[in-house]
Amino acid sequence: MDTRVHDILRRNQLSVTASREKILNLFLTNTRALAHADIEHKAGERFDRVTVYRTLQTFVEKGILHTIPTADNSVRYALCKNDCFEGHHHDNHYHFICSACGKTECLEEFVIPSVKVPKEYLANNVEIVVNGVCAACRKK
Amino acid sequence: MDTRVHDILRRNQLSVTASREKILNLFLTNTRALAHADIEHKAGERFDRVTVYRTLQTFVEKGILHTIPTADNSVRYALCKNDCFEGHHHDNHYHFICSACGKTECLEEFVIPSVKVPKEYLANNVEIVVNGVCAACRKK
DNA sequence: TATATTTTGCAACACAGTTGCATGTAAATA
DNA sequence: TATTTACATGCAACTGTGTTGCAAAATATA
Repeated sequence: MDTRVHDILRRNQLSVTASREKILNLFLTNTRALAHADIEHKAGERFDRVTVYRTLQTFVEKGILHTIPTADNSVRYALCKNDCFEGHHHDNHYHFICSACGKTECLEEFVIPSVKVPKEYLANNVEIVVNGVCAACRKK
Repeated sequence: MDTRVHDILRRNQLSVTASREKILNLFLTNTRALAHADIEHKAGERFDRVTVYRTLQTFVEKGILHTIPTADNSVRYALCKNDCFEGHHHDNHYHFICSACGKTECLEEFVIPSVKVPKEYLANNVEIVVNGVCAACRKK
């Protein structure tokens, strides 16, 4: 298995186990975000549901992954490319979901626009999800 | 029951039934968005789960309600104040969720900022959810 | 290698959401 | 208003999702 996977786990004070290595490797070898079901039923592998839930939760807590909220009520996960500290994500980017192929991507090259909130309100975090059609699907 | 409720239902070619009247009335008398559970266990009323699901689904299809995606994976519903045609929502606003009291609001007074997508991509719809603390909770 | 700690996987459970179908209710027609 | 038709409701049953407790297994540490 990739030595990079091992490094990431150790850097986050996590024991290196087969499940964690395999799941983390899925994210390193996929550019698109993955849903829980994608991981559980990944070709060739079969993980226990509970292990997948706990592994994803651990990775989010450690700042290795972040979640992407979607309108259809299915949470997807993606690698944090920035430096996220434990429990304090600050991925400064928004997300794109292709309505044709379902691909979910982090748009890291664009800055989150500033949004206004009512007077006396405090805005901590802005989640933006763009729905549309990706380049590959438009050509079909 | 409010005549306004009756009018909205008739305008959308929906039969006027007790459940629809009561559920729609909840939205007219609440400024905040409601989750499925809020409706099912509403004080004094008790609706069948299936009826609530089907009613909410019908209202969304007719453009009476719209859904608000949230990071915690719980869908909330709010009244569409603009003219939404069937299956084609164009509420031009974003949403605010208070992390202290859970209140969910439509921020209709602000315009959605334009966001960029990669070349060749097509953006159809932009969902923005602002997480923070509302004025009432900040004073506590 | 032996021990302490953590992780895993199973079973069981709680809850969310869906479907089919028989019954009840609202709307349309005469 | 009475009757017919179409639609909405509620129940039962089911699937899927996510959680918890606990014993067994694997990992880290000395």
